[in-house]
Amino acid sequence: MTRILCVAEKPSIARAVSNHLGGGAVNTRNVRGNVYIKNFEFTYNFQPWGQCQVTVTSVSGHLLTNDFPSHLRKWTSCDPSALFEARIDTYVEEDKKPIAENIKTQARYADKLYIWTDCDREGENIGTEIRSVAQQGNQRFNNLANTVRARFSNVERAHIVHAAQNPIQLDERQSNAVASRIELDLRIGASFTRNLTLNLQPMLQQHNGGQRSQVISYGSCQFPTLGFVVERYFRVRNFIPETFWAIKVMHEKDGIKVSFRWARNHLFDRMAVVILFERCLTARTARVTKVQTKPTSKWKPLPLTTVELQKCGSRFLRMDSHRVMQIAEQLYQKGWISYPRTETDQFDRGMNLQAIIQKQTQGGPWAAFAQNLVNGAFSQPRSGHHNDKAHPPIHPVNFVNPTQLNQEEQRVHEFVVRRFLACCSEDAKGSKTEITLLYGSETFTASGLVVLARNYLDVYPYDRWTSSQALPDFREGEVFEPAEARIHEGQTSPPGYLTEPELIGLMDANGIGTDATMAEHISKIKERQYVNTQPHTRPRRRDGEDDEADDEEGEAPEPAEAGGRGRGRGRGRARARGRGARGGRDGRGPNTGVQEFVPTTLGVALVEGYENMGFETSLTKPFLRKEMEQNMLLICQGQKTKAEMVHETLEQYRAVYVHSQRRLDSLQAAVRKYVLGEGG
DNA sequence: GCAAGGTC
Repeated sequence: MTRILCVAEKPSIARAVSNHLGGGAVNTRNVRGNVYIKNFEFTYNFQPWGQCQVTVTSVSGHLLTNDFPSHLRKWTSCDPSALFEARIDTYVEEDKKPIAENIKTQARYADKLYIWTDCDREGENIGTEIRSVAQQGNQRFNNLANTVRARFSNVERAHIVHAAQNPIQLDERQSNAVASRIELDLRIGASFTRNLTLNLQPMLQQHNGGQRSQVISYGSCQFPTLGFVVERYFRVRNFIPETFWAIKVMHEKDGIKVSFRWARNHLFDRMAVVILFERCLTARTARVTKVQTKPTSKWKPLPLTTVELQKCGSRFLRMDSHRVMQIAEQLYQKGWISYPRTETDQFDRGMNLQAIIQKQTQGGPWAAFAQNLVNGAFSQPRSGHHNDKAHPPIHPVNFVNPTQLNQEEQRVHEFVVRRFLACCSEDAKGSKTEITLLYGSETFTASGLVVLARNYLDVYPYDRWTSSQALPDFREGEVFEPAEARIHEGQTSPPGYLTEPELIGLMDANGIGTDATMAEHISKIKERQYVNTQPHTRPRRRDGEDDEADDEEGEAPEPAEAGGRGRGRGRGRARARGRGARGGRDGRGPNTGVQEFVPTTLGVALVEGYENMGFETSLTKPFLRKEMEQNMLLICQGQKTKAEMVHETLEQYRAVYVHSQRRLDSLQAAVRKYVLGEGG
């Protein structure tokens, strides 16, 4: 009988694969030295090989570590720039040895190696790591034809069975792309970090009363992350308010007061506004040029990705991204939700969503809603534009009574369930009426919303969409003299400091970090004392106007607060105003529960120090990282080799290193100016 | 004492 060794990227996948393929006849063995890893044994009929003796096991992420030889580990052992060309050793770290030994042993008895790592770049690379360890146990695997991999992106039975019957090859290119990244991040990160720390530490040490200051690190992800925070900080600091003027028109009809918005919003030229306003007054009457009522809808949310979960965690659950991920990880480990690290915002058409909904009818505050979906209200989720081909969107997999969870778990779990049910519901439906006026030469509008069917909103209190005050019955062609028309003066208000959801959005948009690491980069720059966090307060609007920026990306209240407070325009702006009105007399708005980031003096000094060196491509901007991503893509497409990519990129960074070494004065001046407070 | 990426 052919003997197959299956190796997954993580224990949960090994368990799922053996459940689906092994049925009820799985023999489970512990692996000495690691409590998480298990070997599952059973027989299974693989199409190409017939009835097989199967062992399924797993690794736990990367199996191999890359680092400099021990004689270069001491920071003063060499010039940091030597790390650009130093030898790099690849080995199994002590804590991974039991896992590697297990694979070696199992490989000895195996004819075929079947890789079940995630189908993404890192997964391909981990696959080759597994293969290299298996080769040490059994030379048979030096013949690459004896290794195959499974293509799968979720752990539903049919999908796993299909993957088991249709093996493909490991993608060496993707693996090489990752190998390039690993080498570059190590060389560049280590050399720049040692250089920065060794050069700046003496200055900071003096400032800290002789205490050795913290490590000052450079990383291709952490520096751009810091850059975003500092950039916003300067935008806030350097903000100069501008005065603007607007025309406000109000009319009362049928006992209802209606404010009309000026089509031009506001202008920054007072005289121009005065002239336009005078034309209105001269005209004396306004004419209703259009009354239009049309159906409108508020779209249900997209299937949940990691980035979105983190953003929502900040906004709705009052948890920072790191905490949300910890909780999500626990829920995943306990089997309540699917894998929480995914970029995918589309469900596979073949996935049985109804079955998942059915499980949620067992209880919880959403049970009745879920039952209603099962009874026919189900609607196929929207599809976003992301698919990592490795994991489905985050969704509940089993029913758990919320009372079995701790407080934080409950909040995250409830969000995941409600989000999923919302995805499977109909959009909210409403009717929008817009009244357009011509007054002098100027156009004004008023709009009203009637929510006709809440649909998904009933299960998803994180979104708000409420009917506005009813509009009076205006008729097209109707002429009236507005009850009030005046010029309103306001000022533009500064942006706030960068909030966590905003920062995650920027990192996501610029390809900084992955779904699994973004939160870590944020904690890293906190740990390095480049930034601090403080509670975000909504900057109070100085103009009292609700214009321009839609509040769609803004914060929403806790679910408990949702509903019943809507006024005026329904969503977004009205909410912002309502909160602003209660907000600080000190010029700061009310606390929104979201954290915001303010750079420390050190953080500002690093960014400014490097900026002043005048690089073509800044180290504190996301471009270099983007370039690395681009190069990795080229490797995946076969248009570049790993050697070329690593060589080119190292040359580029070596030049940056040399230049920054020559311009160390710039960095030191910035540290003196900001950290040591010596002016400048 | 260093990076970023997996994962427990």
